[in-house]
Amino acid sequence: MELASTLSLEMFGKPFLLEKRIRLLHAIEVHGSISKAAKAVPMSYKSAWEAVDAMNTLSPEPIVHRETGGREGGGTVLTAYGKRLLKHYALLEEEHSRFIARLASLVEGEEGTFGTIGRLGLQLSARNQIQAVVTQVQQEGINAAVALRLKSTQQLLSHITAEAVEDLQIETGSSVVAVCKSSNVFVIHPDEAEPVNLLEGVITMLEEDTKHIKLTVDIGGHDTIVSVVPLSIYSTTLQTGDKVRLGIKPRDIMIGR
Amino acid sequence: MELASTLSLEMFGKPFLLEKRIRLLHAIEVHGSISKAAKAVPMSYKSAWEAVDAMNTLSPEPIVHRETGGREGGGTVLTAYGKRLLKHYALLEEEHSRFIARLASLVEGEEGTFGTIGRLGLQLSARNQIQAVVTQVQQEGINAAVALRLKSTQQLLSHITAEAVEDLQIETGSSVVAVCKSSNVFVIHPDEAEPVNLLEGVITMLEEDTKHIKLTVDIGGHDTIVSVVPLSIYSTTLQTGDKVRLGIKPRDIMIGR
DNA sequence: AACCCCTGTATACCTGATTACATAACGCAA
DNA sequence: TTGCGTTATGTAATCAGGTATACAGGGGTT
Repeated sequence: MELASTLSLEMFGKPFLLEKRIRLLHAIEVHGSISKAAKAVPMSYKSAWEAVDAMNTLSPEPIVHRETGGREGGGTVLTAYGKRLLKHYALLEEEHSRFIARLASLVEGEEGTFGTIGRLGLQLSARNQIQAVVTQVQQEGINAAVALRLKSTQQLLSHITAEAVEDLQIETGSSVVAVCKSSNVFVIHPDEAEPVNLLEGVITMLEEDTKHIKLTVDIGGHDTIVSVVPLSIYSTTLQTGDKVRLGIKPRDIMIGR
Repeated sequence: MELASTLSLEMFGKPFLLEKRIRLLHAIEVHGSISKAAKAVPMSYKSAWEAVDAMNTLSPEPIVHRETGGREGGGTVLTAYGKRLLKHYALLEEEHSRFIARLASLVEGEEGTFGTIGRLGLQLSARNQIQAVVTQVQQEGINAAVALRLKSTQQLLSHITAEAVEDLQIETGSSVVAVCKSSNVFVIHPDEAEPVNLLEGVITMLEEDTKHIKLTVDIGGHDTIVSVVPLSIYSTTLQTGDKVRLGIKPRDIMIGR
């Protein structure tokens, strides 16, 4: 039993971006004309032209620029807006297919009676969700230690249950997301000894209320970490642009994928 | 710009459960005959019959039981298997539409250029994901305190950033999911004073390795919590069936929806 | 001016899906 | 035996989308 799903955008109740139209736009980008693109998809020129026209008129801004006549008889090219639209659709599509794959894993196997659905696909309050690659997995009875490498090449260690490692099929090389609450990220005083998970970065934003201070830290690789720490003698001296060292306990880092 | 998506199950490459067929099955459950159900959907009797027949033969076990002749001319009723199938489909559908709604919130507003997609829809390593209702939200500068009521009517307090409250649109009455790592759930000694978040329950499973002990605790309302604690004088005396008190620090509870 | 290759339209056709309609077969009740 | 309302089945009509085809228009190039 497989699972199928389609994703499409509509504009005013009318279909706007279907999977086939996306293929057509990509073909236009490559071939530079509607007629060649139509052959490549494949579909008839008429329906291709109608699809392009419909998209262009529905869109607030033209998606393609069309020209008639000339040496080559004219042609059709994507506008910058059109290219951007394609890129964004690809992102949506990727998220969607990831979700469908996840959902499908629930129905496979079981005949008619799907395994219990465990609230998959949560949107989390956690501020820190960082892409990482698993470099090592070490099972230690009930728990497991998972070593992660961030885009900035910095290392992180996460302790989760062995059960979770199995559930998420975490293996060396897996692309995962390290998740942790900002209140579990603490600032390490320069004199202090280094704990297990040490991340170095530069403060890009600083917010303060009567009890806490919120740091936004750029740790390289286009990743930022948010840390909320209680006011202290040290933390109040921090300023935007300062270099800081952040610590996170391995048991406070959970893993998502 | 709206977002549309369909969800369908296929059996051997052939469509098996489409949205329309689900509606048909529901109508059959209500009316007790294909012909009446077809009128209710609405669709022609022939296509309804063919759909039912296709589903029945594709399925490993009949979905409906059909009878011809008799006082009332016969009729069609769902089998227990069929009813189960409907229920499971509803679950899948619910997850799917939740996801689509979330995805849609990203494209709305922005014309063509969707906001950055922040890895929505994570599957988490956290063992504890419990349905809850928000009873109170209290903003305190950078942080916010969110009070939750579980299905078992027990209370939980969560501290997250005010930013997260806004992002997830958490308000009194919101249905959310409390998420926490099992290593952040600790067992409270009977003599100890009660901390903020206290949950009472009964141990249903117990697993032990050389360093840790994993408790699965039924806290009522069909919810279970998993706790992994270091071996200690107290924890080693615990047995399946024992009543225990569990504690979770508010800062260790994150919220998802 | 002739040529080329595309865009822009119109029209007829094909095909698959759905519906409408017609007709058995069925089996219990009156 | 007849009547009833349903399942079961076939056939023709209709509809929607896409395809095939044809052709006018455009504007640099030669």
